[in-house]
Amino acid sequence: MTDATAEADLVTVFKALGHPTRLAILEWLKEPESFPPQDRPATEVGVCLKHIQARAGISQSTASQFMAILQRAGLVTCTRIGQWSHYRRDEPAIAALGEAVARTV
Amino acid sequence: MTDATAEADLVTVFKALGHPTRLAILEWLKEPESFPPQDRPATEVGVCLKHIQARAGISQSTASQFMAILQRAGLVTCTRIGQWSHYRRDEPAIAALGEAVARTV
DNA sequence: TCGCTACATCGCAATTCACCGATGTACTGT
DNA sequence: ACAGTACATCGGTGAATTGCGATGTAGCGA
Repeated sequence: MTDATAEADLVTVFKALGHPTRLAILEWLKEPESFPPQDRPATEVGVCLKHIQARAGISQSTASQFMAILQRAGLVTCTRIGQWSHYRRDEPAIAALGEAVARTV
Repeated sequence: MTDATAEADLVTVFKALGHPTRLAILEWLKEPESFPPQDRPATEVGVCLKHIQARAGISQSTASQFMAILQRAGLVTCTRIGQWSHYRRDEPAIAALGEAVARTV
């Protein structure tokens, strides 16, 4: 079955979304401009980790691994510029996921 | 916000699907006729728990609580007839979920 | 009534997850 | 070179999940 890997990926995605804070972060990233200003505009490069951490009210280490989980699930991408890691939604991947959900689930 | 409950529900759904066996079960239930025959046809009343348990290769207690989790997430319904509990997909709820996923995620 | 089957629930060990502080790495301004 | 910031990763602790056998409940047939 070539679906075996696809199914495992789906499980990874569902696990990533099965946490209230991570789900909220993914929705927040729909409006990058709602975050505090940064040197590089969030609408272009993504939102700085510090801002996500601040809004979620979690520690820096937790924020970092939350974003790593979302990234491994293919829901966000990370753009490192200087000392900042910027995160934004991977819209093509999310759309593909929506298709996969509609197809298999 | 009325979204608060909706979001919590979404998390519950994602948690339920964030397990390979439970996700597989939900897909198996798309073809009830692929299960062994029962006194009442599976296409009408749903699939008997024993058949799900057998295909998944898990214990009876695990099968029972897996289905309870899927049921609490609103993904399946249970129809008890005599001594058998029949499970089938709650298609309207799943379709609504698909909408919610497309909207929020 | 008695024994059997199907199922739910309980109680428990093992594994995984959540979350944090501490530490390590890399970049920035002085 | 040095201090400070941003971030990733490590190590540990407590909470939740997994999965099972054992027990409880209800329907069914003899």
